[in-house]
Amino acid sequence: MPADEKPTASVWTRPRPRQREHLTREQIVAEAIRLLDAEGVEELSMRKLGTRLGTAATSLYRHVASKDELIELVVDDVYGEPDVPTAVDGTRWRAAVTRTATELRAMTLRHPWIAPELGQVGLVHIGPNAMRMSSALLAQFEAAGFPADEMDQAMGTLMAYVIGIATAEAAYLSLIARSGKTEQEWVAGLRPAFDEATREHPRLRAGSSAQQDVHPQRIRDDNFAYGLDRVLDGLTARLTP
Amino acid sequence: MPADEKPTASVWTRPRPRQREHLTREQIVAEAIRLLDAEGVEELSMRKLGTRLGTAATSLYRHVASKDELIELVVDDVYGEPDVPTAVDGTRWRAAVTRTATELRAMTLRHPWIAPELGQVGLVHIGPNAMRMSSALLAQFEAAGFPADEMDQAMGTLMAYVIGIATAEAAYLSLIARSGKTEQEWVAGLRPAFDEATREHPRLRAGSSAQQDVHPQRIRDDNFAYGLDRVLDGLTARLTP
DNA sequence: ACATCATGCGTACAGTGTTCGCATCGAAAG
DNA sequence: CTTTCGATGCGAACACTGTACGCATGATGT
Repeated sequence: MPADEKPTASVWTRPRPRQREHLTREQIVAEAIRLLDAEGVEELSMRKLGTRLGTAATSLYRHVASKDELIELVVDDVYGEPDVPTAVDGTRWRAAVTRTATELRAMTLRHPWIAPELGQVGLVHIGPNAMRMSSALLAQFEAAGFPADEMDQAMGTLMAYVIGIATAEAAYLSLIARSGKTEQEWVAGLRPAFDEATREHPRLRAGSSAQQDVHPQRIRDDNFAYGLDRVLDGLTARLTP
Repeated sequence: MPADEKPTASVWTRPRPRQREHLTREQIVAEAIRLLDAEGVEELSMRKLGTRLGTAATSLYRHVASKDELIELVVDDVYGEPDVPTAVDGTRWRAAVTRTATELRAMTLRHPWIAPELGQVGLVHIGPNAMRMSSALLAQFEAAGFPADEMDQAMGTLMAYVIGIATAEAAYLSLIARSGKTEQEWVAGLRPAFDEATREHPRLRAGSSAQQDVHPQRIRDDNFAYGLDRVLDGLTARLTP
């Protein structure tokens, strides 16, 4: 053995010369989204995320200031998914807004863990993707002919509806995902408890028992479309008095 | 010293004979709400709650199965706050629904930490107070004349709007509360960053800068009322074709 | 007087986000 | 080619968290 070999760290104990590319913020965000989609929000820990990326947990803090900031980045990244139609002519504004709302709902259902953060997007979180989306949506209301002092309120109304229904759906889907069953199985399994709980409130039972054999996903789609149409009806009435 | 005194625990070290009333689930829930209102959701820990009640943290588990269950109880307790008009005649249904929606929003703004849980109320959390509220609200839609197969959808639309806007407002108010400033101070302080962020999206700046001198709380009230009127317009249109 | 049972609580465990200081690297500078 | 230096990875540690377990103690029923 030559003497130039250090005694404290042999070739075998010493870790391999780093072949990994440097960790980047983009990799961390992308892997966090994958983990969140797969296991839900309460399974996201810095250590687990680090393991998935083949690094130590504390290494992440070189690229991200805190877990809260990571979540901010993750949320804005997801906001980059829907493509919002930009150029609109005034006649087709309703179709354009319907499409945007539908995309936003789909985005939330793909990533149900985002729902509780949704309300914060706007003044609290002002990431570039969220801003781009808001700006494009506002342009649709402008093209529709809303006066300048009403555009914001009209868009806010639409967004409140979308956030509200998507939040409710996402919470419901997250729960089902944790149970490991399909949506139909879960609904069927809950029915006895639901009937018991609604014994004193028969009104609440009427609507749901009528649709007992309809596919639950179909019901949710219909409900979303119904409410969206009502909201847009109410907004349209302001344009043509 | 008489020999009947135990050496391990003298009269002085031994805790006083318990004079406290027994802990009850109601006390725990009430104190949890007080703590949540005062310090926010991430400051609620079982140990802190126990200290406030003058007991050890683990004692709470005799009355509550887990922290999650405690939160379920807390949420339903808050749902008991708004009083929803029960008897309605068909002509005043709009006033009744407006009142209910306003009460629900006020409830959320009193307890902003409840917002992320709001979406779960319905199928996920089925506490007695939440059921009572839902049933009463549904009765208002029934009295309005909605057909049986549309009542649920109509109420869902209204609830989605209320949940959405209340969630957004609550997130915003929670953030301000944590900053320690008043709403007006906070808005003024954020303006430079907001202008910077909206440099590439001038549309987003137009609406907010027009109202720069209006009291922000007034703006929020107006926005809520505007959207609520639009939603109710859209729903009303289904009744009188 | 004794047995039974619900309740309070000290201890402990696995897990969290985050800080700190040290080791190691790639690239720039002499 | 050598030396320096800032950026990066990471092991150890800290203050916390929710909660399971077992023991002590109180009130209650016989």
